[in-house]
Amino acid sequence: MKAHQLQLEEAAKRDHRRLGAELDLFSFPEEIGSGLAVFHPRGGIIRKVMEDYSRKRHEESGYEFVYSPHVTKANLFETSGHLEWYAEGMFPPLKLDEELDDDGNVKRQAQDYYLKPMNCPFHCLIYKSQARSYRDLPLRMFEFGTVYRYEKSGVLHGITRARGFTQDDAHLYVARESIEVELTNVLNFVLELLRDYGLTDFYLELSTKEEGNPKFVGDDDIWVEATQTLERVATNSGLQLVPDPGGAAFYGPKISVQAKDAIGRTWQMSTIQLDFNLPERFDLEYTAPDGTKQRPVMIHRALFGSIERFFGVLTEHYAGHFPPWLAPVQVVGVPVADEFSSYLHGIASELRAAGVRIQIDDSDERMQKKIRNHTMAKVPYMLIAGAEDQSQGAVSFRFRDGTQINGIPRSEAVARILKDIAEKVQV
RNA sequence: GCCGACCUGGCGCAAUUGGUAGCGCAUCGCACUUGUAAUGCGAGGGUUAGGGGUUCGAGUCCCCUGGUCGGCUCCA
Repeated sequence: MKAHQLQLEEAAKRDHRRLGAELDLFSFPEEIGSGLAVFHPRGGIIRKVMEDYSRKRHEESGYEFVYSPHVTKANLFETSGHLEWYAEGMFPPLKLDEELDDDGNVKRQAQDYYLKPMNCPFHCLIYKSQARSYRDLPLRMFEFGTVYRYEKSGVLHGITRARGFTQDDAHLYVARESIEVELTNVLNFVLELLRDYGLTDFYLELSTKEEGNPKFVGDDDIWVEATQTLERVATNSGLQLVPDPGGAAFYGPKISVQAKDAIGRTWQMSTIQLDFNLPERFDLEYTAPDGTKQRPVMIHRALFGSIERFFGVLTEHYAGHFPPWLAPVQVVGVPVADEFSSYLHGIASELRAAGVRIQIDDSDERMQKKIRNHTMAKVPYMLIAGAEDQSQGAVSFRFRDGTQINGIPRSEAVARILKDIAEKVQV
């Protein structure tokens, strides 16, 4: 009971909505609309670093980058089936190019355009843009795709549940026989990347078909095969596997990665979803070695889910104390008095040249006040310099928890900071 | 979306039974030039989410719209 109370208090302190305002990361201006966020410079830099690193890793892992528009004619979502089973989750259509005659009757029917709630149909069109060979597979398309979903007002929750958000979305088109290899790679990739962002405690959930329910598409044999494959891959990962019978989408089974945060809460992070439906609907095929036309299987996967949501989860996981590589301002230099400012600026330019986000607090506040301000801003390192440090060519560290190390030689200080950032460690 | 609560300067809060908005932080200016969580003084900034109504008079009462929060349901 008391523990529960403490847990709630801790959660409230970490609430990303609160920290988002306190740390000036993002906001939801009423003028824009419910569930639609803007990222401020400090949140923007964190997001950029997150995205940059993700892009780099995707590039290294054989993904190709694609881009698709935010709006499309209804036709595309009719083909994909989204308008049939997902329409209430979509923003209502924009009616374009309607023409009326003099009597006000419709002369030319309006064309409906929708904001996209998903990226997959676009990627399928890219797949279809040319004849595909088995040699093209697996084809891995990645996009930071911004989508819009008309979430019910009561479910909106800061940046973790919004109406506009950006998925780190990838679709892999694979031959049926290479599903296992590809899934293994994807799962490893996902886990590795999540660990880089600081989440380390995972378990997996396997969502499977509900027996006897006719809504599921695809032959039984491919379901059985795919489900067994997913299970094998999941088991081989060595992580705990929790069954979720009946939890599969109608178009395929999935594995989801559940991560525990710093205070033990579980968040569903990445999903790896097999899809037998869209390849069918878009009539996707490739030419096999024997010359026959074959249908690829699609793997949907997002490892952040959405960047915004992941951002929110990390904010709460770290309680706003982002590790140096993600922190908006990584280092603040605080001179004991004005005369030591230029000395710190010298160190700053050295760090800045190495890509470090450092500021020198030259304001005329008192030193204690500066320390207070930057502590509350959760800056990972404060470098303080006064007469003693300057005369020794050194600098003093102050960390977020209040601990300090004085008289660190300048070169050592620089090296330490660069190393921490490069290794993505928390301090 | 449903049920309930709430919405006062950038942020956090005050305003007796309805009587014409205050404080702290932040901001700006001046002075202070300081060894590890808040230097002092001064100034500017709100007509109380938006609209309508009741009233001699509304931040305080009623209605509508928007937004927020909690719960339900759902989800990335």
